[in-house]
This record gives sequence, C-alpha cells and structure tokens, in this order.
Amino acid sequence: MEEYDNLKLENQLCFPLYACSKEIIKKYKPYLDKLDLTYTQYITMMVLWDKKKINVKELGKYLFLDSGTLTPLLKKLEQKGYIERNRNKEDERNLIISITKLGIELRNKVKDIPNNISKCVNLEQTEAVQLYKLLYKVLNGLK
Amino acid sequence: MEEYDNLKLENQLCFPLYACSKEIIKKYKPYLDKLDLTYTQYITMMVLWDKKKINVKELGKYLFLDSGTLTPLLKKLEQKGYIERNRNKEDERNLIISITKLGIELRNKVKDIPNNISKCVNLEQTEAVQLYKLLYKVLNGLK
DNA sequence: TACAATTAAATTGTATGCAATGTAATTATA
DNA sequence: TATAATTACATTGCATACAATTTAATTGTA
Repeated sequence: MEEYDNLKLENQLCFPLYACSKEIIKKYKPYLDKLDLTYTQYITMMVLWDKKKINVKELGKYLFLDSGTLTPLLKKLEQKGYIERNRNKEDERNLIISITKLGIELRNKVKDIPNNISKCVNLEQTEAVQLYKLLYKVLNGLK
Repeated sequence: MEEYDNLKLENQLCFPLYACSKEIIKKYKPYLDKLDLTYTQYITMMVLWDKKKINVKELGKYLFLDSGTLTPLLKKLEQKGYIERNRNKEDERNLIISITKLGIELRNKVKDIPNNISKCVNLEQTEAVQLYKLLYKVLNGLK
C-alpha cells in the first residue's frame, strides 16, 4: 500500500455513491421532463402521496433537505397546483403542506417510472436488496 | 403489494443513494473547510494527484462532470494556485489542466481525511467492499 | 481546397443544496 | 409576567449540476 493510495479516486466509497446517485437521477429526467417535474419535486410528491399532510420540518427529515431547499421548491409545487401551503392555526410557525386533488392524480402519471428505472439498473433482485440494505445501514449509522 | 407501493419513498433504490451521498459529503465539510476546498474541488484534485496532467474532457469522464461544472471550478482551483490551465499547442481546443507544486503539497494536508470519514461510516470492512462493488456494478452497468 | 461536420470548452439559464442569518411565533424561566 | 431561549420557516449567498447553446479549432470530404 503506497502512502497516498487512500487518496485515489478509485479507492473512495463516497465517490461512487455521489456518481451513482447523479447518474441514476439523470435516467429519471426523460420521464420527469414530460411531467414538468424535477427529481427533488418528484421525491417530495412521494412523501405527500403517502402522508397527505405534513409540515416543512417533518418533510425535511424524510427527504434529508432543509428549508433553504424546500421553501422555493414547495412554492413551485404550489404554483403547479399539486400542493397547498397553509400556516397551522394552532402554531403559526408551522407551515402545513397538503396534497391537492391534482397532486393525487399526478400519481397515476408516474406509476411506470420505478419499473422503467429498474430496467436501467443492471442488478439482480438480490443485489438490489443488498445494496438497499447497505445504503440504509450507512444512512442510519452515520456519526 | 398495493397498487402504489413502488412509489413509496422507502421502496426506492435511488433515494438512499441520493441521501447517502449528500450526508457523507457533509461529513467531509469540516475537514475541507479548513483547507478552503469543496468536495467537488477535492475529488478533482484526487484525479490531478494521480494524473498530473489531463484535459477537461478526460477529467470530466473520471468525475462524471461536464464542462459547465468543471470550467468555473477549475478557474477557482487555478486562483488558489493548485492547478494551471493551458491550451494544448497541438490542438487548441483542448485545455490542459496540470497540477502545480502547491497542488502536490496539498496532498499532505488531506492525508487523514479518508480515515476520518471511514470512522463516520458504520460499516464492517467486508460490507464496505460489498457496497463499493455494487455501486460500481450499477455505475458501469447503467443503460 | 472550400466547406460541412465534428469536437472541446465556455457560456447561459434553471434548479438545487446548504450554511448562515433573519424574522416571527411560541415556550421556558427568572 | 417580562424577557430570554427556542423553534419553524424564509432569505441570502455561494457552489455546484446539467441541458442547451455558442464559439473556436480541427477534421472529413466533395
């Protein structure tokens, strides 16, 4: 082992994570472009399809994003009519994001995306599961 | 399996990739901040430490980045004195990036970063290797 | 050899992503 | 209860990312 081997790009763990993430997100683009959605908007809608109603703080926890990213993004989703933004009457600090009828309908238009993306990723089912588990182990174990 | 289960955030493979990548990059921040480097600048330097001289196109292939990202980034690294930017005399379209003495010396200052990051990531050595292999399998197999 | 096609960077425009700061509402406490 | 501390979101500033376009240099070809 040479002195600087651990500083080689091909010996990093973070780099393939970073590259992989970006390259797969690019694969979403043709599908999301048709719906005028970005990847970040898409995963935000995923949380909304599930939760229907959630405040920005909670949403940020699910998505690993902060208000600096979410505030403008949520305004855009509101403009498109997929969500509503309303202050919580009990605690005006909280902004409650709720999905609209149009937002719920959007789900039908993205139904096939996950399958199409799976086809791009050349992994056996067992490998995909393994990768998934390892990623969540890292994500939940970071210190 | 419900109709929309494949649209749940927790059933995506790309999302943990995306989140994991970002969260680990945040762990680099305190170390890189001290050196006034960003993560992207850091991995760019990794290629330069290895190759000494490379044009933008080639560099982009290694890093999965295009000239739109690299051009301003390389100008910043030039300002900091870590690289030089010179046109290839044989083919003026090519911009040759070469590492400077200061750039080579920088390597000594980042030597401990990989070890420090490894400590943040709660994986056994075998798991890390497994993750690494799966990531490169995805990266090289994307279609 | 003119000129079309290709190539490599640079530029432009849009959307993140995040640290740091600001603001307003709420909570804790002296 | 006045005010200090905390909290949630918004704003600002900087650095990516990347698609699309432009520019300049080179190559291919009629």
